[in-house]
Amino acid sequence: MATITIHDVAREAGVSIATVSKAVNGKGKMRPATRAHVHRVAERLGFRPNDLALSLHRRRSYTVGLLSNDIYGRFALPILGGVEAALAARRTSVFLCNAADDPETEGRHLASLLRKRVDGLVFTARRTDSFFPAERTTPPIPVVHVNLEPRLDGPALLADDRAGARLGTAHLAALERKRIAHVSGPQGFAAVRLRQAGFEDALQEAGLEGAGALFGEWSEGWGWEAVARLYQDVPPGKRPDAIFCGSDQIARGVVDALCHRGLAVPVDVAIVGFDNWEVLAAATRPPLTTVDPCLEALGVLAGETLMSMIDGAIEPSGARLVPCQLMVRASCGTPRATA
Amino acid sequence: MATITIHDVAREAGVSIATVSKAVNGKGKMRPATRAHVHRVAERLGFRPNDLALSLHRRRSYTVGLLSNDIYGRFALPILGGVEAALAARRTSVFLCNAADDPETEGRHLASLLRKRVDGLVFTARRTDSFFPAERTTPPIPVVHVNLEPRLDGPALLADDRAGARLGTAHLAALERKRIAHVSGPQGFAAVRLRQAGFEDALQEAGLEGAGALFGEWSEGWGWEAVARLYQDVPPGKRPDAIFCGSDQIARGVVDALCHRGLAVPVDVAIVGFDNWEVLAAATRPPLTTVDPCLEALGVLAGETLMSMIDGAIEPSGARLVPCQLMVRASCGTPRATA
DNA sequence: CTGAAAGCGCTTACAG
DNA sequence: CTGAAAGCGCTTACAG
Repeated sequence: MATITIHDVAREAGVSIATVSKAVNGKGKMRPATRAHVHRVAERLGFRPNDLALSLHRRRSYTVGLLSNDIYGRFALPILGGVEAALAARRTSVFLCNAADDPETEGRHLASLLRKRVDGLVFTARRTDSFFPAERTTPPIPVVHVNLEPRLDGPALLADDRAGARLGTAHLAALERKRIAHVSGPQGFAAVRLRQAGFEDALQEAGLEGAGALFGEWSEGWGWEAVARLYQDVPPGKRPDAIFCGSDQIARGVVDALCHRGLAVPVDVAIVGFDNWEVLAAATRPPLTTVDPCLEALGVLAGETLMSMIDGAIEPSGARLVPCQLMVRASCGTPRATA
Repeated sequence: MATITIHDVAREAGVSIATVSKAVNGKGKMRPATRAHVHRVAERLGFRPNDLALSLHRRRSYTVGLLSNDIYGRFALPILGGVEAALAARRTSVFLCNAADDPETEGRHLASLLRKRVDGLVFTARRTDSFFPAERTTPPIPVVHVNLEPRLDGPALLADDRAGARLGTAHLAALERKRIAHVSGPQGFAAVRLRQAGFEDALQEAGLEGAGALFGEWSEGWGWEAVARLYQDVPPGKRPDAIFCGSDQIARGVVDALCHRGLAVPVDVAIVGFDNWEVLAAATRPPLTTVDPCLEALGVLAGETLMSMIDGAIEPSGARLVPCQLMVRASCGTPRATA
């Protein structure tokens, strides 16, 4: 049962392959009867045009490559979903490649994508400051980075961590919290440093002092531990009345620890997280108010940008920051006093 | 800057395209000097063979399609990762398609994959009992289902929910727990019914009665609520001393609620979850002992099975159950008495 | 209105 | 040892 080709249809319909091609694609002019007849035969035979041949001819594959060092990670995922949605809407398929932080795998994937003649490339990563060794030489096709600092020509869409952190912290200040602390992940991460900067921006704008900043891990355990450090041996008057957390995981650990110490959220301490990771944020007691980096929207934007570049548009290279949004739930309460 | 082809290399090297082809692919016999020379020219020109042409010739694309109604969901993901790993190891790329529960999108994707001449297909879904309308007609290429009941010819690899639940419940019985309850998700899910059956299998084998089974949602909130129902107005002697949960989310809600009521885990009540969803299970206090469906391994197995079918092996159609494993952490403690 | 021919970029017997 | 030719499955001017 060899797969059937345009020649089979032509023979069966008693016409030339050129006619079949035009009929099937609804192109050119021809007698309606001929067109209908060819259609019928093609249908009966189950003719399915070979896109490989088409692409070879067109020099365009309607396919793009997606390379990540952490495709299956929970943060790369919403991005990936957004990118895919944008591409699917433009009828183009995506080749998934997981580099897994191995330079050799990465190089192989990139070479393979280029040989498959993808129309464009998108790079994503677990961290914005990830490094892709394969990105030494600019590929001959459009490239866009998503939540990854660009090392190649082409635009890079990034969540605005700094502005997001400022937004979250300002929310706390607006609610009349006076002693706001910051608990975040490892300072080796660019995201941690940017969020810290945003935290300080907001403090300064509100004319507040800040009740300390602690850096540890991206985990609930660290949030729990940080609370101990923040409250142990600290006289009640000097304790934070709000904590801006660098991630929802940390925030959840913080909330649980606070509750464990008999402190009430948000009455005694207001909490803001970061990520809007639904499954954690919504399940926390009380549900977490948190900064949403809008990863999926970021992915959509990136996909659309890539498509327009493929269509010939010329997009400026370099980072492009996309705003975060504040997702308000219940961990901050309402203002203690109205100004 | 047109992309350079085999003809460019041939002209530049002063040989025929046939020679370039053989040289570049290390095939046939030829003077080492010629081969080296061609290699050098190809390298200098940055020649990158066009896989589209190659595939057209070979009638094999070294590409497979992956269709899911929930690619970016947290359960489809480990599976996807496993499949991709197995395929990458065989040098084949994967086309990602997200059907998003929309029959039309799904049909479009399937048609597109077939036209792209993928060598095989894998179907995955959010639920094992999902239905893909597009699966009415068997495609002319190998297909495998992963964690999805098969409606097409071809093997289906499924986590053995029933045996897994039995394993988890038996663990509780072996630890001398006598009044084991079950709290799970919506009974509309095949997985819920299978896990319930496994729960009962184990009870029967241990000669135990069972302390009730409650079905609700897949959420922490439901776990919390279920505890209220299980303990409210129930005389201490009739309360469960162990709970087998249908998911880690539920288990976490259960643990938190128990703690909130002043009950200690595992001393007063032992808990077993299902999923081994690391981020939840490890962060629970105490960390959750849970049934691991080994999704990634399932994906790997599926990928390998598909590849071997593509290579001509003939695999029996129908469901194939893959065992779950018990991940022991701290929520069950040690035996109260040694037999 | 329809078809013959050239071409997309490669590989593979088959000659020489 | 090397090259000319046919073929993979399609499309698109160009004739007729």
